[in-house]
Amino acid sequence: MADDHWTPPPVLLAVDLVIFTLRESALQVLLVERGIEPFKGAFALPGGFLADENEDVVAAAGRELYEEAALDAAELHLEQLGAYGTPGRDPRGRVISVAYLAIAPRLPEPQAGTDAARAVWVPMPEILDRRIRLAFDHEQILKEGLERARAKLESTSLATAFCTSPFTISDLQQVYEAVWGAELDPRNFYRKVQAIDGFLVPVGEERRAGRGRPARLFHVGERVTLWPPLVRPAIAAEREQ
Amino acid sequence: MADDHWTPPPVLLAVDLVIFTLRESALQVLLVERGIEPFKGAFALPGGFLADENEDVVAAAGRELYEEAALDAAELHLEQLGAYGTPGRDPRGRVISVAYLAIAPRLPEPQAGTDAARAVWVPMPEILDRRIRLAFDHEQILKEGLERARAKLESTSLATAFCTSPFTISDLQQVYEAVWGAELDPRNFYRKVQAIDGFLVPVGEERRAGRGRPARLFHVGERVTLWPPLVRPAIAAEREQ
DNA sequence: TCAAAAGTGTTGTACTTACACCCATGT
DNA sequence: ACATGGGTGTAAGTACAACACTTTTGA
Repeated sequence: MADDHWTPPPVLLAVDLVIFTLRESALQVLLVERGIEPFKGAFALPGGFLADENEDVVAAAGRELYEEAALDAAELHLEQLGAYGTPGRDPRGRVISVAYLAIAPRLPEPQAGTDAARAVWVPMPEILDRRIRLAFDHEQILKEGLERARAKLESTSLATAFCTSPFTISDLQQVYEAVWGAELDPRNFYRKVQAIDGFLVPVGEERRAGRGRPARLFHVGERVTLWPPLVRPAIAAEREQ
Repeated sequence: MADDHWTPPPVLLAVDLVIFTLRESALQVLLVERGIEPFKGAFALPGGFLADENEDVVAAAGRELYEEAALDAAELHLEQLGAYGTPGRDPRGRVISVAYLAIAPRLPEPQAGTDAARAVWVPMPEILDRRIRLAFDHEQILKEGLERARAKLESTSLATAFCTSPFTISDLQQVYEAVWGAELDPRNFYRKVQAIDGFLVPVGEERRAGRGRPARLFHVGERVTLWPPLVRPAIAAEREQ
């Protein structure tokens, strides 16, 4: 410490992305099959190294979002999850990864024939059932991303990031059910979300979807924090002991 | 990307610590007065660079905790807040800082005559009133640390990390009041925390503190997540719009 | 006319807030 | 005895899960 000539060891900085969307009523995450060692052939979160000395970390996340998934960061929810920097997590050297959580609405099939061709949407149930192994420490990052998304659905309007406006209340309910992995009573859900004022603003139109009564359409309101929170029923199991 | 000889730019990795404790019924944070440029003379969060290539990031946080505050990481709550890596945040170069939140119980005055001599406990109200300016982006990190602590008091047993066992329920209440910056009804608080089972376990002894009826003493129980959560009244203001 | 999805009413239970009240101690 | 802090009782108000029920559509 008293040595004036000591300099800190340089490390490599990477970003990793947990990108969630809703497809076929299931929560899906974007993964890329690795074409090179290490972990060649395994699936990994999209990501990459800082492009240059002057690139902001969140900008790098936005760039990778575009390069690997053909998604535009400006139109997505993007938030930091944290840093992952255990020595040995990347066999190539000392790599510190800053992980981001991104939420994308279901878009018109972006990834064919582009740079993002290697990217595939994988349903979370397949990963949670351990049918897919992830490279590096990406399983842990993904789990923490999932938990973050689950928690923020309770207390913020994050769920609307999965929807394209306008949307119906049952569209929104599908998001909650897919992310939480729990069934909700549509009648109670319907009233609960409408009671939170500033959360949903009615468009005044309706959407017919085949059979059944047409549903009212909504846009997202100004409110970002939900009160009272929508508490996930899964927690009920954890309540006792 | 197609250039096989491209290598990512190296960056410097630092850790910064938001260390909270309770002193004189106020939430206080440990700051160090900077002895060198940049920001010489200003206050900063304790922290420093990674010691060597093989040091784990959380280990670096533990080491700084010891070097700058004479605190033992093994006996403290320590959790990551996130990474702060905007270019220009440190005028000396490209520094990525991983911030940690530490909670310390009030200890027998550690920091006289040690390496940690430059460290001082500063009451949060003084900082929130802007009477103290912080170096780098440390004000933002500190704010996020405070918000994290406030939020985790609601849903976890984090408050007990501020207390030395055994403690009384009003000790615990003081923690909540100081961190939330809100007054609580002692009678309702008393029952609420006792109703959460597994949170507090009675020691069977009492503590006399001058006047008044002696208070029962408790240890922390096994439970880490609190149900139902203790909701901070400060939120009440945010409920409307 | 029937199934399906949207939307409304109601009821019992749980949790919270506010505050009256009693208890045990030091001065 | 009385002030002080610890601890208990209780009633009003609010939120919620469960589920019966009505409305509006397509087939």
